[in-house]
Amino acid sequence: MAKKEGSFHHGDLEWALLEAASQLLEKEGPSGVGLRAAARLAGVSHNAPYRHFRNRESILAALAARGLDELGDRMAKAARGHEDARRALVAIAETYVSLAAERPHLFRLMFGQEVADKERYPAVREAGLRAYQVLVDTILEGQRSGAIRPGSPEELALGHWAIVHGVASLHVDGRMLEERARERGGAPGLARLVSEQIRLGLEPRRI
Amino acid sequence: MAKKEGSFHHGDLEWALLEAASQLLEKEGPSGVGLRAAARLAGVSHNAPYRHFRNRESILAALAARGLDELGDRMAKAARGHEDARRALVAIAETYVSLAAERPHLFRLMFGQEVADKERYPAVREAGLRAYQVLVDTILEGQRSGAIRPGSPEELALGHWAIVHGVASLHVDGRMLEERARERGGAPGLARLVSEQIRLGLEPRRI
DNA sequence: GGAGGGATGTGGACGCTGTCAACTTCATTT
DNA sequence: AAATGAAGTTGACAGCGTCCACATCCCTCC
Repeated sequence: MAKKEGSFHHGDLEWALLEAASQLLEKEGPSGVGLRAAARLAGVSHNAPYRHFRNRESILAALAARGLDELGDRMAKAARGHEDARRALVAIAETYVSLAAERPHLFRLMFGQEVADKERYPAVREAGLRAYQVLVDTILEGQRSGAIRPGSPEELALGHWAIVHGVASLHVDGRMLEERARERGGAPGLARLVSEQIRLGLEPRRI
Repeated sequence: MAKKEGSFHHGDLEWALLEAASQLLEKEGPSGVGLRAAARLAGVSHNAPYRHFRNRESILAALAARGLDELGDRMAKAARGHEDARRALVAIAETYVSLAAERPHLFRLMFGQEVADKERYPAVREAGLRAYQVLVDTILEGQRSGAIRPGSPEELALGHWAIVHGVASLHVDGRMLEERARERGGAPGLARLVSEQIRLGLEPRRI
């Protein structure tokens, strides 16, 4: 009854293709992810992937969904490690930036426009919502315990995500800035600069 | 003596190719920018571009350099419009985010990894430095007039750029967030959320 | 238990792309 | 006026995504 995922001609070729595509993504970036290349890595003919993915964009979308799934998992795990909701939010942020730093290509794929109209891929959409929900839940719990101010949790979550995503993008795009940023401490240094800047910019006594 | 830029077989084909590539970039994204497609648009044979660009990456780099040039120009113009250095910085930030919002593909090209090792393209490097220098100069002037606190202008500029770039990336990547962010006011709404979040996060009286 | 039938994988083809090499055309220099 | 070298053309090759026709294998249903 339940779809037997393994054991056919190849035995879960879809998984093998995704694994191959993932390798390609890490090694050569999004432009290196191709149906033929993935098929070659998986040891099947150049047309086999079409039984599992409608087209090239579709396999990229699957990779993005996978990435968002992992992001959500990591965020949830990070959040569970802390009782204090605000600390949990910080842990979530670290997780987010870490993933972006470790796998910049994947990060770009998840949020970039390599795959246009992601909303049309339910897996991507749902994985994104799931990750987002981790934030909302954490904030809700913080509000319950009084650690986080009242207000629309959705809006608080969006604002929080926005900041975190900004910092993560910053790090991923760092090459252009990094030339100067590197010797100032890399990613943590950048984070320090940003927060410093925010602090200074918001101090009550200006000029 | 001076290189006559126009009038040959075609008359400044390099410019025409860049113009064509620019159109392609806006219309179809980075993956739509091809040497053959650009040649077709410019009305020359498929191999003519190789007299002006070493390879595909090279024309993408030229586009990125062009974009950074325009960014620098716009930033300088925005800065010149304000006497107060801090207002000038705000104007620069608005300019930056505006360009990102108007031409997201170009923005990605400038800072993304579509063209790897941008440092190897002097035009890109120099255009980037020039734009960065606008920031540094504005901050220097602000320090001279006392409007901006003392400290390494380079470091202040980097921190400022970092924040602005984060917000711009956020907007460009908005599709994933926009689903929720759109009805909350789009780009300005996002900016409001971010600044609100920062303000709340930094208020002296927390819990 | 044997015959479909649908899912899965193969092979070939087409037009697109980037890139190389050889050739032609033309402005400038001598 | 001849030579030189840059600018553009033509032809070719491999790789890509995608479509189509065919082969193969497992499951199901009579």
